[in-house]
Amino acid sequence: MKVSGHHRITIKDVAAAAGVGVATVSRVLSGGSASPETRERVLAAAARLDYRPSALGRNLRQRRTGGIALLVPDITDTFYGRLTEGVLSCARSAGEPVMIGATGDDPELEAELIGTFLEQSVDRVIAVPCGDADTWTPALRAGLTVVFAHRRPPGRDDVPAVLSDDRLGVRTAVEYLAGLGHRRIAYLGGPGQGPRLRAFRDTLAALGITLDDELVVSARAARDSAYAAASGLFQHRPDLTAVLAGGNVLGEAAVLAARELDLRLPRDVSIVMFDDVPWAELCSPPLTVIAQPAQDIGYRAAELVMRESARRTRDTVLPTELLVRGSCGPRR
Amino acid sequence: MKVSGHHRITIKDVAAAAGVGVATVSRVLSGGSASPETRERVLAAAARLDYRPSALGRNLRQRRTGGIALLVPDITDTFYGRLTEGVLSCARSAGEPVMIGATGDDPELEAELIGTFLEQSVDRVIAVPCGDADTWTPALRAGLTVVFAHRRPPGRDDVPAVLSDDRLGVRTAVEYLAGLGHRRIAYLGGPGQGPRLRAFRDTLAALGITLDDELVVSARAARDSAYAAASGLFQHRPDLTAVLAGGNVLGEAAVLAARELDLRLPRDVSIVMFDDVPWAELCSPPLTVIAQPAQDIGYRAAELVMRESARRTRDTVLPTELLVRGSCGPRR
DNA sequence: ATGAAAGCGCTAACAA
DNA sequence: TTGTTAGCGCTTTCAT
Repeated sequence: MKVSGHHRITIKDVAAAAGVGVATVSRVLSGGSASPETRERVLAAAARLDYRPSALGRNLRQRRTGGIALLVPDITDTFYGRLTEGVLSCARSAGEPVMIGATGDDPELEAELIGTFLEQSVDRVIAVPCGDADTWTPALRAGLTVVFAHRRPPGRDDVPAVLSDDRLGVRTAVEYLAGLGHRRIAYLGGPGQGPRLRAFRDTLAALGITLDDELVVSARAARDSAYAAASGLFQHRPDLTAVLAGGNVLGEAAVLAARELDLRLPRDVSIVMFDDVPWAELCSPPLTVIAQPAQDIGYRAAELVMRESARRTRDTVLPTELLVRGSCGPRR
Repeated sequence: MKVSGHHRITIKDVAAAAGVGVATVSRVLSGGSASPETRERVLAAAARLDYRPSALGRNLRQRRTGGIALLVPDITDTFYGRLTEGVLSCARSAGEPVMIGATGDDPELEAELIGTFLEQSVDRVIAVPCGDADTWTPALRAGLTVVFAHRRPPGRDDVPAVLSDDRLGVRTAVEYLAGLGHRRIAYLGGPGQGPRLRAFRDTLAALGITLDDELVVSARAARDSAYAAASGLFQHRPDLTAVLAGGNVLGEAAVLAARELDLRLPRDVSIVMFDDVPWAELCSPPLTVIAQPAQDIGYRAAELVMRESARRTRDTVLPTELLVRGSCGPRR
């Protein structure tokens, strides 16, 4: 067999080898109509030459890149790692390549990355968004199919989202804590947690507990910011008896800060954390958590974005589950 | 300003608006020579029309996709999460898009993903490889620039790699353990850890400790496989007094298995884990680890793969560090 | 059922 | 310095 130096095999080569026109090769390879005999010849030639159609040519012709783009705040956070795994596994079964970007929960960076995607003519994106509704206008106007995962910018109801049931998750956790006798319950949140916060307030109200604004703090995405917020909370309000952490990074910070201040779990303070992670069981005491189906969120979002129907779909809300382990106890 | 319906602005539009030829626009936008006056006009027109060059056209013309492809075993593992973050941050500063794939440490899947990349005419890939040397032959023959990260397939010395200093890391850990009086030290490894294993054997030999083959076990990538291996090890050889875990998933499994069998740390068994993760401090006792610069590995690999000189470069070996915390004690 | 030919948006020769 | 032109590899009319 003759192997030429560094010449990429194109559809022309296959056409020549099979003694047909390029159009026929294209048709056969994309399942169009052709006589069985011709099809046979083309397939044989393609196989013999080890032909791989160039996505470049196809994409340019069709004015779109296949594949899907994924935007997450922080790939270092295992929650987003699992979400990403879900997207990848769905994309893989469809043979679609995945482009990834980390926004660091910075709207400007997000906008920039969207720009990169536009430049690449990506036409499908899954995003855990951090910018406001307007950030997404250019992408939408350019005709992108977008699906939000995990959260959505307020006011962008024209884009479908795959979410976990934050409302019920928060409510379950707070009711559990209240059932243990806690009244001064803090919420330690991160960026873009409007819905959870609202659920927190609403649940408190429903239970007849007055909201204490000082017990609601919000950190930026980074680990040190989370630690600072948690530590500040404990020091500023030593009277609190329970905290609900809005994510695994925040939960980790809370445990660390509590330990640093010699607060014992669950004697001095009870902690419930959003997101079940492997180390929650290794912690001592093991952490009580609200499990979220991170991987499923990613998988569903990918399914959705690959369907043509994506543009007009209702949100998908996935259930959460309270896993009671050892980090909560009765009010001291 | 007139905004046309859904027509993508092309270089032609800009050329017309500026009253110049398309080549001139191309030159100006890619920093070629042009009279200041012309340049001005072109830039103005481009800005006014909000022109974004299509990567599709450029890529086809240049027969290559910009951007870099990344292959990791498991994006759910925080080690690879951090490595990925390193790659992303370097790529971001160069404005390069990143394509990602998860191999699950399955050589077949790896080969398939390489195929996808080839189809996309990707020309740079960073990989934590799991296949053998031959898996990479097609990619190399196609002219891809590849850089290995974290490990390399035996026999593929023609591809540069960015590694952590496994040899010294293992040695430091084993010597530390031996210094504590341990003699029956187990190694709990994962896929592709040949060099670490060799270092383990060599260090034992240097210390005059006879290697006990039963104390060297190897798990597949998945968490349950790691747990099974760890649990089996403890049950099969209750006489072991220390274990070196070859990664955070394996370490987690070891801690879990030990706890399940009522082995106390560090009284009954000492554990050192490769890879420092946030939860290592939350564990009780806090885990003694060998820290690896995961993010740096990713960043360096990205730098390397973007340089033209990548093809002929020596390996980069980054230092590890033994962080002594509380999971190791004197031999019981 | 098949082939010829026209581009998709861009860059790089080559001319002027 | 600038414009004209020829493709990059593919899909898709439009004839045949």
